[in-house]
Amino acid sequence: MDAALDLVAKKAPFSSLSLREVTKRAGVVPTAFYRHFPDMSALGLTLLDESFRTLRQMMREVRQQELPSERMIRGSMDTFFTYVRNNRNHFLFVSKELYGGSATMRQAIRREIRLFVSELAMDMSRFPFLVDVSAEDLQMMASPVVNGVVALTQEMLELDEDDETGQQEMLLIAEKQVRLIYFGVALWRSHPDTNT
Amino acid sequence: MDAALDLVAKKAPFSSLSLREVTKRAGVVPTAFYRHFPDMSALGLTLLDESFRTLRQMMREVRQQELPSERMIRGSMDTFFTYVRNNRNHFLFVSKELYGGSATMRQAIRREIRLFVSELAMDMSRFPFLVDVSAEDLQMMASPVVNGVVALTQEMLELDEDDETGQQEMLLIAEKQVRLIYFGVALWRSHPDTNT
DNA sequence: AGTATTTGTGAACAGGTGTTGACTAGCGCT
DNA sequence: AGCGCTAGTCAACACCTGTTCACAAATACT
Repeated sequence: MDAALDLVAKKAPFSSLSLREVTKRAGVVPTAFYRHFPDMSALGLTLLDESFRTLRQMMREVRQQELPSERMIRGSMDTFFTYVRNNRNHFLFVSKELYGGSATMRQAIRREIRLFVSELAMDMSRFPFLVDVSAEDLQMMASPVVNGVVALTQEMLELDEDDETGQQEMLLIAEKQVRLIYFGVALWRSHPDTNT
Repeated sequence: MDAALDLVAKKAPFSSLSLREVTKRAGVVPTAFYRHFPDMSALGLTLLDESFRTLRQMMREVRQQELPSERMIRGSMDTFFTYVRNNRNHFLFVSKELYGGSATMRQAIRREIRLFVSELAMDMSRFPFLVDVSAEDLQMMASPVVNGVVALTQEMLELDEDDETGQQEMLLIAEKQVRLIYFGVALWRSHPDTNT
């Protein structure tokens, strides 16, 4: 699995990765592959699972701290991005598979993203000034935030691994953009007549 | 080129496409490929150029109509998405290459996207209530809008080609999200002290 | 210590891959 | 009508691909 991630990180997307390449990188004969996975696509799905499982848990823990509204958003974003940095190769893999992978792979990733949107919407529903917004509208407000995070993640992965200043800049921009959306939400609330 | 687009649309990403596959699909012997392109990556770049060239021109024409502010945004989005629908295969290709392609390919696409952001920012600078916002801040306001459009494009491509209602729904949601951001911009303007 | 299960090895297969070189049909152009 | 160029063909090459099977080492378990 590490061999596959390495190859994806510094070469081609997973789909154009051969079984033999992976086994060679792992220092093992090709046939040994079948002792672990029946298929390359099985390897892919396992890699995907590994990428998200611990992340989901971390995000849940952050959320359970029940911080005041704005701090929570900030905290979630921070833990998310440090997680991405610590698991760079996993997310390089995920990023390339989001649109370039097999159908089942793409579905799986998009399900994961939709999950984030839902959970963010739930968090937002506890904000004092959003208590009586419909679930549908909350979902619609949460998704651009998550969109932004996804886009930012992919742009950060495009950066060099140790370009600290570049990454910091990006985080600042991201924060501003999120705040922009929250401003929009606030105004949306105060002028509900224009939202038809 | 049509053969390559076909294969990308209904099968694997471009990177995992073989020269022989493409020529077979084109009804031609493998060696004939070299009469047109020196390389598979050359094919890719040509495909990319073809995807964006006419689009750029169309967008420029829409913009030159000099419509009142909000109408222009709406008009741009409409022409963009109908263009995407009419060139579905091209954008399936672009979508998969954005993160899954070669380094040069990715750079090229991201340059194209940044161009859209800049032009949108320029348009926004003519809005009456945004005349004295810094160019930097305009850029920062335009990018989430473009982000949203890119994300929406990719989600629409995930839909079935003839799922009219689904696509209409998505456009409605997109419009709401864009309006949300514009609300945010307005409020941003009225509370400049919190934007440090 | 001895068995059973897991993990890795080696050789071999049929088929797909990019690229070469010399050769030919089709076309535009004068 | 005939020259010249473009686009296509054919055969061949060395190599990489996924997958099979029977066999050996290593590890876990009692």
